[in-house]
Amino acid sequence: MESTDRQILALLSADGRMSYTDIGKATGLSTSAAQQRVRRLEQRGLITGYHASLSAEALGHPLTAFVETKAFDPADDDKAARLLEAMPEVVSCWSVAGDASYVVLVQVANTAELDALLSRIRGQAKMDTTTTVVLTTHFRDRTLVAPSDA
Amino acid sequence: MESTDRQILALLSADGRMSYTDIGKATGLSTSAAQQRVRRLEQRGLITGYHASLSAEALGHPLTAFVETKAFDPADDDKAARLLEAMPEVVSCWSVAGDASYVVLVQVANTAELDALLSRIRGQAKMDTTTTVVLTTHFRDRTLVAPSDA
DNA sequence: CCTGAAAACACATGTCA
DNA sequence: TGACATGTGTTTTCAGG
Repeated sequence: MESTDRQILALLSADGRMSYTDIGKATGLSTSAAQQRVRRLEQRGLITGYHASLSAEALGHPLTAFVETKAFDPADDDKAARLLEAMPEVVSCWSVAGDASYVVLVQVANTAELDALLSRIRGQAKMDTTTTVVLTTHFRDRTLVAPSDA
Repeated sequence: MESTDRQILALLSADGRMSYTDIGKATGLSTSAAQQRVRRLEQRGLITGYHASLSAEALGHPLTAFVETKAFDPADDDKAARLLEAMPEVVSCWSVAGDASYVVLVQVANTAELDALLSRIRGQAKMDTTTTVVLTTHFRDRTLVAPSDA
C-alpha cells in the first residue's frame, strides 16, 4: 500500500462522507481515480464500512462502563456471546485471555439501569460480573493510518 | 425525538454514506425533508460525525489488547492522557473509577510490539500496566437506537 | 490514471399546511 | 415547525482512451 492510499484512509476516517471529488483534490487525483482507489480499498477489506457516530449522551445514555464477565459454568461460555449481544445496552463485546471470559462495554442511562443490566447478565447469562465505571472517554476508535503496508 | 428520526439514525449508523434520496425512500420522506432531518440531528449533536471503519488486521495490526494503567505517582496522572494519546498504537482511552487510572485499547502487529509498547508506557508515562489480550472481537460500537427520547 | 458526458444527487429557496 | 416542489450546481458513474 502506498502513500496515496494511506492518505485516502486518513481522509475517510476523519470524514466518512467526503466526496470523491474532494478526495481527488486532496490527493492530487481525478475524481474517478479517487473513486477507483476507494473501491479497491473497500474490496481489499481495508475499509470495512462507513458509519455515523452517535452521541450516547445525547441519546440518553451518559453512563459508560466496562463489565468483565465469566460464566459460572464454563460449558455455558459459548452461549454467552449471543446472550450479551441480545442486550441493547452492550455496545461492544470482546473475548479475552486471562481471568474473565468476556469484556463488554455498556452504555446506560444511570446507575439504576446499570444495576438492572448486571442483574440480567448474572441471571440470564449466568455469569459473574466485575464492573468498572468510565469517568471520561478521552478518545475512541482513533484511527491508526501511519503503519505498515498491505 | 420521534420514530422517523430514530430510523434515520439507525440507517446512517449502518451506512454512513447513504444518500438523502435513499434515506427518504426508506422513511417515506422526500429527499429534502430527509436532508433537513439529518441536518437537525447533526446540529442537535445526536450525530457527531461520519467515519470510515478500517480493518486493523488488514492494516497489519491483528493483535488487540486492553491495558489498564496507573501512574506510579498520582501527581503524574493528568499528563498521562496526553502521553498515551501520543502513542499511535493506542486507539481508545478511558479514565475509569476503581483501581486503574486509565484503560486503553491498543492495536499492534504482534507480541513483540506489544512488549515494546508496554515498556514505553512504563518508561515514558511512568505507569504500571496490567494487560489483557483480546482473543475475539465479537462486535464493536454497535449502535443503540432503540432507547429514550431527546 | 485521465477525459467527458449522462444520470443521479445535493442543497438552497419558496410554498403550503 | 415540518414537509414538499422546483431549480441550479455538484457529484457520481460509466463509457472510452
